[in-house]
Amino acid sequence: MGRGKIVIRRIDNSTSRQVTFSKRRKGLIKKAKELAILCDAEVGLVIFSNTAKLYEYASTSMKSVIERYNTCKGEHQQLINPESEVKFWQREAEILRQQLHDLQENHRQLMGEQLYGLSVRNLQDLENQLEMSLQGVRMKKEQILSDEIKELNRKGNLIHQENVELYKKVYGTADMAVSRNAFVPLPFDVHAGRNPQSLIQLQLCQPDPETCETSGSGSGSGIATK
Amino acid sequence: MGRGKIVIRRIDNSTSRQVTFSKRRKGLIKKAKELAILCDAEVGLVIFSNTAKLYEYASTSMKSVIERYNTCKGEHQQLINPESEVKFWQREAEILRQQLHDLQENHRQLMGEQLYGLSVRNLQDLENQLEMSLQGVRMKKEQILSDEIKELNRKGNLIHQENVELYKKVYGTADMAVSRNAFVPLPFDVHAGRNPQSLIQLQLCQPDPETCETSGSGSGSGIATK
DNA sequence: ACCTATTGATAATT
DNA sequence: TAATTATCAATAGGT
Repeated sequence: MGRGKIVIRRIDNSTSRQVTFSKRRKGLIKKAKELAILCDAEVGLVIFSNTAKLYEYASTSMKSVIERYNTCKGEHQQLINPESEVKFWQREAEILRQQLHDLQENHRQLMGEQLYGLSVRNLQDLENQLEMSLQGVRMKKEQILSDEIKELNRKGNLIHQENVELYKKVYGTADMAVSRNAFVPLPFDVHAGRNPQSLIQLQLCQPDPETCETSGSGSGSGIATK
Repeated sequence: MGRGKIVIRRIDNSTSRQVTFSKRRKGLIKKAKELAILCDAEVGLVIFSNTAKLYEYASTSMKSVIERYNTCKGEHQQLINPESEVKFWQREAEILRQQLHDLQENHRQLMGEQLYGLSVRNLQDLENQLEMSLQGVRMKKEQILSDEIKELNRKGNLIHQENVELYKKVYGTADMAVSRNAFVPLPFDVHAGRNPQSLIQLQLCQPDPETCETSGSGSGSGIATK
């Protein structure tokens, strides 16, 4: 990823090495940050240059990371005497307790409880947040319903195709109009029903005619993509 | 650097988050290795997934890195066997961390995030909850606004009474028809004003500035407006 | 897990 | 040391 590819091997030229160190250190820390944020991870990164200079990054705090690391490893051989270690964990617990408390309060307010003491401004913010949440939830719900409908359509189409083929084999013609039992797809309009519930009902009975009519065309087109 | 650019923000969809975590963790560790080799640096990297799983890389050994880090930071490191008190607090912290994690998940859903994996039924429940919350918040807000307006009206009336009395003493008559500053309390109607803010503004400004210039700073005018 | 279009990181250069 | 830019590497989204 540069003007030319390089072999991963100690850079001899000290100046180049310094420059590369500077660039890559920055890039590495950036990526560590991104990983922590994107994936909700706790990350600790320690770098000593070959000149013994220390660089570090921690998504929370290095102390927290190291303590957690030691806990995970079941080793307590590093860092801090027991006394201060106890203090550390007490503080850690206190912080967590506080966070939990704050979040609970916030949570209750989001549940429409514990509104006493809030200013109009706070309430307005809360209202806006709830409206946004509601919008998100509704969109998600409708998306799921929409997906379900598409899937049902797809399956319906496949089955219809199959029927046409079978009909052809039995009667030697694809013209199913002569049959009393012919499947006659009704025109389907997604926007016809305002109520998603009714949409499902409609869909259960009605494969999309557009995709059905050309039996010869690719079956893959049945998959509706947006 | 992918099919599209992304915003660096916690990934909502837990599957995507896992996948991204896996990819980026690998990439990060690779780059950490390269930095250590290319630039002759000592690197230590600790990563906890949001499922509390530990991943690590150290160019030398994590112990060495942490010790060197502690030395650099001037931390005292006495190696004494762990006391049960430490374990107790660690467990305490772990429990709290778990609770916090669970609550956060719930909270995010109330915020309209992290909706991936919820069934239509769940989403419907969530929607209902949000609607109820919204109703509660709006009622509370309107109640506060109503109370404020009532209070302002009350104070306005008091001041008006005072003015009438003063006017009587000065002119020997209660007929203030000549005055342009009669206070007319507005009836509160939640649905009249579209914007609650403007409602407040209107009410707060009700005592006309002109009337204030000579008034002996009535107690009611203590309400600060910006 | 694999694929590939696209973005991002960076080696070389000024 | 800081830009610039041509190139390669990482990866987001899809299968």
